[in-house]
Amino acid sequence: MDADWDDLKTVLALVRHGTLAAAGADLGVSYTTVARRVQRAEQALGEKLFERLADGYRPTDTARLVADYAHRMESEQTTLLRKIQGRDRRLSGKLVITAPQLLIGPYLAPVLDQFTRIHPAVDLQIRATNDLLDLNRREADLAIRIHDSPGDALIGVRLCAQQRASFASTEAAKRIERDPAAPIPWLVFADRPEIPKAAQDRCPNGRVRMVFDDMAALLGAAQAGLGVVRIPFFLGRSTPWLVQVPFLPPEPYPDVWAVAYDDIWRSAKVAAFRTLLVPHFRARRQDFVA
Amino acid sequence: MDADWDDLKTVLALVRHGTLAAAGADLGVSYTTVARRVQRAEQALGEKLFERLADGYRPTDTARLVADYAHRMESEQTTLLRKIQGRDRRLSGKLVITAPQLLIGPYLAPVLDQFTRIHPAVDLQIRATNDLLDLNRREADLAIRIHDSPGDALIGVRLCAQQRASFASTEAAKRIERDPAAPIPWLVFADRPEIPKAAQDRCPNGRVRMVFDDMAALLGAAQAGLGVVRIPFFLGRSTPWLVQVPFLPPEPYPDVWAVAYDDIWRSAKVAAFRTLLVPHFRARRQDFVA
DNA sequence: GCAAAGACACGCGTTTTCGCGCGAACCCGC
DNA sequence: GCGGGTTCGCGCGAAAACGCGTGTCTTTGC
Repeated sequence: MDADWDDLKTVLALVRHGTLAAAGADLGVSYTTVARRVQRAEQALGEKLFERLADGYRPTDTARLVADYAHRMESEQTTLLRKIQGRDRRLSGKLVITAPQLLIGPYLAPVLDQFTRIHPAVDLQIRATNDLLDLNRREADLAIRIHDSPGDALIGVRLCAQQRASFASTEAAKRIERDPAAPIPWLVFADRPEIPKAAQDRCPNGRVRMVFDDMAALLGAAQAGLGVVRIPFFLGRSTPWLVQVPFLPPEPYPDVWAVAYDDIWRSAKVAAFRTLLVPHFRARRQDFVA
Repeated sequence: MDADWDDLKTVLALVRHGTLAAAGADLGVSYTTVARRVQRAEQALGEKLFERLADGYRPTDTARLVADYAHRMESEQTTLLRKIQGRDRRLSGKLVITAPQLLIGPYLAPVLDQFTRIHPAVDLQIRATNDLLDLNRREADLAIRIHDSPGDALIGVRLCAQQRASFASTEAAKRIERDPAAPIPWLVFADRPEIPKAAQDRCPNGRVRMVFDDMAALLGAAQAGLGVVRIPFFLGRSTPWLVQVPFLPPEPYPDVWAVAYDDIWRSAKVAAFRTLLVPHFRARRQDFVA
C-alpha cells in the first residue's frame, strides 16, 4: 500500500474536473493515461476511488480524501516553486506580468520597452486581463492591479492614488455645459449599473442610457458621443476625443498597486522590473488624480 | 518550470542518502533511474541540484529546499495513507503488530493464536523489537510498548501497571537467603549499569558482576546462576529456573501500553485485535506486579 | 423518434523509461 | 605505491507507459 505521487496528482485532477478528458487536458496527457493511472491508484490503495458513470467519473468519499491531501501536496509544491523562483538571481528566463488591459497601452508600454532593451535575455510575457490571475498558481509573477489593498498573502507597493471623474465626447460635454438642466445620458459598467451619487446631486436629471459589460465598448460608445462615462482619470485623459465634463465632481477610486508573492517580489527579475516601474508611475502620478 | 512529483520524491531520497545507489534502494529503483530523474528535475527547475563528486552527490542549497518541501509532501501522503487505512472496515489484509521481544512468547502468543483463528483473512505480521518502530512511517499499525506514556501524537490504552524485582536461579536465591550479609553479584543491563538503590539499602554488599547489552543473554546468565537480575515481574515469572529473591524490595517500572495513531486505532482490524488484547492483559494484571 | 455529441472501454503501434553490464575515476587501507 | 571497494557515466536491449483510433453506451436537442 504505497502510491505513486503522480497517481495522486491524477486523482486530484479527476476529482476536480469530473471527466477523464478534462482531467487529461489539465495534466497535459491523454485521457487514456488518466484512466490507467486512476486504475493503478485504486489497486495501490486497495480502495475504489470512482464510480464509472456514463457522464463521467464520480468520486467516492475515499477519492475526495485523496484529493484533499493531494491538494495539500500541490500547495507545498507551488510554494516550493515560488521559493526557488524567488531565489533566482539571474536576469534571464521567463517573467510574466499581468495588468488591466487599458492600463497597458498608455502607461505600461514605455516601461516594457525600456525593460526589454536593458534586459534582452528576459523572456517578458504580458497577460492583459481584468480578471485577477491567480498568482499562487503562478499564472503570473507580478500583477498590476486596481484595488483597495494588495490582498491576501501578497506583498506590494502602491504605484499611485486614483480618482475618477465624468468624461464625454467634446460635443457632448459642450452640450451639457450649455444646458446643465437637460437630462444627462449615462453609460455605465455592468458591475455597478447606477449613477454615481455625487453626480446625481449636481445634476438630478441623469438617467442610465445603456449598460455595458466591456470597458473598451463603453469607451467606444462615449467617444461616439452616446453619453457620459464615469472612469478613472488616466483612462479618460488617454482616450482620444474624450474630455472631462468639468462641473461634475471627481470621486475616490481604488489605487494602482503592483503586487506579488513575497518570495517572487524579491527575485532578481521582478526587482529589476520594479526599479523601472515604480519611478515611471511616480513621475506620472498627477495623471491619475484631478 | 513545473516538475514531476516523483522527481521531487527522488531528490528527497538522494538528499537523504547521499549516493545514487542508496537512494535507488530506498525508492526501489535502480541507481541509474535516480540519476536520470535528478537530471530531469534539474532541467525542469532550471537549477543545479547536486554537485557530482567521486563519493556521492552533494546537495546544493536549492536541493535542500526541494527536499524540505518534498518532505512535507511526503508527510501529507503518509497522513493520507493512515486515514485511508483507518477508514478500512474490512477484516482482511495486512496488520502489523510490534512488541518487545520477550513479551511476545509468554503473553502475546495466546492473543495472536486466538486472533488468527477468528480472523483468518487477516495477514498478521509480528515485528519483535525493542527499538521503537516509527508508526508514522507505517512500519507498524499497533505497538505494544513498555513506556511511561503513550508518546507524541499517539493514542493508546494502558494494558497493565508494572513493577520489577530481583530474580535469580533457585540455588543462587537460596544462597542469598542463607547468608544475607554475603556480597550479592548483580547482573545489570547496559542502559543503566548501576545497582538499584532500594536493593543496595537492604544489602549494602552488592557489586556489579557483569554488564549485558542484550536482555536474552542477561536472562541466560541469571538462569545459569551467575548472579541476580533486576527485571519486570512478568519476565522473571515466565523465565524457567528463575525465582524472586524474596527480601529484596520491588520497585516501580514503566507500564505496558498498546498505542497507535488515532486513525488506525479505530480501524476495524486494530479494533478487533484490541478486543482480544486488552481483556487478556487485564485478566493477567497480577502477573505484572508483586 | 432520431440524429448528434459527449464520455468511457478496449486494442494496437509507438515512444519513453527502465535496468543491466561494462569501463573509468576516486577513496581507503596496507 | 598498490590492490580492493565504492561510485558514477554511458550505451543497449527489454519492459512499461503512452497516444491514437474504433466501438459502445448514454444523454441531449430537435
